[in-house]
Amino acid sequence: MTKSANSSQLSERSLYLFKALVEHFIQDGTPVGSRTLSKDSSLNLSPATIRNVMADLEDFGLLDSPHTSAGRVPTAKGYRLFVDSLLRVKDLNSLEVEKIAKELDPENDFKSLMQRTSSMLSDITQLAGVVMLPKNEKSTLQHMEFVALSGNRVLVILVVNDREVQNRIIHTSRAYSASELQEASNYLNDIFVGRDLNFVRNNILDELEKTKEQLSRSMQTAMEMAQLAFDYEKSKINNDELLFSGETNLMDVAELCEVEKLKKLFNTFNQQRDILHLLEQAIGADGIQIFIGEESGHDVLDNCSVVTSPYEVDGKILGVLGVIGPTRMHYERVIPIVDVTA
Amino acid sequence: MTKSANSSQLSERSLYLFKALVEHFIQDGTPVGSRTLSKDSSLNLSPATIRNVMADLEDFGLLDSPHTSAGRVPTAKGYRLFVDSLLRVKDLNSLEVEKIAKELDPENDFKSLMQRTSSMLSDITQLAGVVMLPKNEKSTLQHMEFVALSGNRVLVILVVNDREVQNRIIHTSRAYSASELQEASNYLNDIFVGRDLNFVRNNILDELEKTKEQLSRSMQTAMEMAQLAFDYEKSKINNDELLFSGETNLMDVAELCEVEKLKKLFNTFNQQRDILHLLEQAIGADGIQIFIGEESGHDVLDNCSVVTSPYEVDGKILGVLGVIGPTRMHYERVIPIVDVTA
DNA sequence: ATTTCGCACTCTATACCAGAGAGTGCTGAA
DNA sequence: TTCAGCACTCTCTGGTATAGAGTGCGAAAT
Repeated sequence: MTKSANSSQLSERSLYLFKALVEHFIQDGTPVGSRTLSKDSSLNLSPATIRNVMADLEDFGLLDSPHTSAGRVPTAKGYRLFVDSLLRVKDLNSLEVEKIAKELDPENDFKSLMQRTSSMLSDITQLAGVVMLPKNEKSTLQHMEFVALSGNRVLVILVVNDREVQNRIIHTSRAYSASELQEASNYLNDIFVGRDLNFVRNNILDELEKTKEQLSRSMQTAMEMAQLAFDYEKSKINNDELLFSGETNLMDVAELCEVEKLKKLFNTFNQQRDILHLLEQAIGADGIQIFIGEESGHDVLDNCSVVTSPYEVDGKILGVLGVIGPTRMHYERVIPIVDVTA
Repeated sequence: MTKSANSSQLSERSLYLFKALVEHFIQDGTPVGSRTLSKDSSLNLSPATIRNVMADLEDFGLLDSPHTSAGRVPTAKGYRLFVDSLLRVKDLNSLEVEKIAKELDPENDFKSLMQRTSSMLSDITQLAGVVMLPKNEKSTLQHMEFVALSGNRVLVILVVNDREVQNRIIHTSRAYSASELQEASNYLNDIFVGRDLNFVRNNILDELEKTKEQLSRSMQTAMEMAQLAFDYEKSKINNDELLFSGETNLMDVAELCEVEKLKKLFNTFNQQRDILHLLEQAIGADGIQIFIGEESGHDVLDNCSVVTSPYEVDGKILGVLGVIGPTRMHYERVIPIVDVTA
């Protein structure tokens, strides 16, 4: 039972060799044969013995050979086993941690921070970095402001969540003076500051009803403003929820040297939808999550793995960040980096 | 003198054939031989005659043959001649013009308009679109506003040029109340609205001096705000002046099927500097400008041409837009599209 | 029972060669 | 000036031979 070839359990030694093989493959990218592994592993076994073991591993669905006379290559299942049980994640040395921390000092704009995060991830790992921006479902309005522009246009500025600024231009039925707008914003700020953006959106009409009787001119203005501003808001699809960087790093990866594959991959990045969907799966997990190859369900990611981790601010999970690279990436390096960054 | 082979002037017929050859090559992308051209052109000439003509054209540096027994291919100089003198630009039919116009109705945010422009260019031409954002040297301040955030932070919102909104977060020495900030912004708006942003930046200190005597508390606040805001502004490099889209279209181009070339090209796009430099050359020209191959001085653009045109709003040139594609693009189609879009 | 050796076998990659096809340049005739 | 003919060059394709890497299996060794 302990180490027989047709046991339902893999022997210690088999696993050791399997691990060695995967590591070797991650290094080289070439299928690894019995002779190589024999020399590579500290076990003193002849190639022939190794071959037997490899045959077992293949039966278990952990290995595969591209053709009869190439070495073996880990399957998706093999990678799964590898990252789940065999992988010893190296801790980053404090110097690296510090470097990451320094790079990410959150000086200002949220989006710019995310941008830098993504670009740093791709830089360090030499893979493609991706950061999902928080869905602004839980946005609380902090301040709103109207600025009169030329030609019956009014610039609406919304400050939400203590750092994010949204702005849009609305067209009004008539020109408003600066003081009118000032009054309107004062009024609206009084009512709505601190409320959820969705709440604001949904209650504007109600509020309008309620105050109809006592409708001063300024409130009328305010209401027209608010309605227009949030109608617009409703129709607006938040279309840049995903930030990529370092896509070009993927061009170096041998597995992706075909232009066709690359094109598909890049197009997928641009469409964002599929990737978004993938990352949404990861937002539930409470730590590092790894999608290997087709596991993700997207065939464009055939030879790719995605390592993700949700990140949080003040204990609330905001979004997901991670890297995308070939299945044979240096997990033991990438994983802690993604972790620390998150 | 009129049509002799070693004349210093190319004959009418030679040019006609040259044009036919370039057009054929733009279609196919394969070197075109004498037989093909003989059948293709309405002139009833035998391949042999055509060969003579082609030999002349080669002497003039307009054609080149990849090797002894391939057809001929236009050189950069050849393309130059082609686009400068031989090309008859097709007018777009009104339907297409309308489509472009519809696509670009300038409903709101300036940057988003630029984004859509770029993406539309790449869509229509099936090449990569690029739009240079206006350099904000000539920005006039239209409104400024301060919003108190938590923890001694103040959000500064600048509205410039009737549509553009900039925002940044500054750290102040103490917490300010909303009313203080309101006063401060009122004061600053009074002084600086309508002025050039550079002017504002440079005169804040002076202004501070001048009003020192009569320094009320609110003005003191205002000055601290303004100083911080514009100090920040100074240090900020405007780092996304270029908008790309449809880069993936370039992957379809046969000339760029090597991953290495693509990688270089994409990296150049990301770095932006070179492209920016290139586009700056084009901002001076008062119409369509075309860079062919190495003419641009950047060897990454070896097999590429760049078709650009400055665009203007209210008679002022703001920036440059254009497309990047293989040298053998359909100029007669691309040129009017870029033109109309601009 | 496990490990190892030896050997036949399979598959890939590389080089080499031959033939077809495309296109040229040149010469001499119309 | 045009064109037909012809020899020549170069690429591309397919076929073949060969070397190399690696496997699988049976038999021998431990």
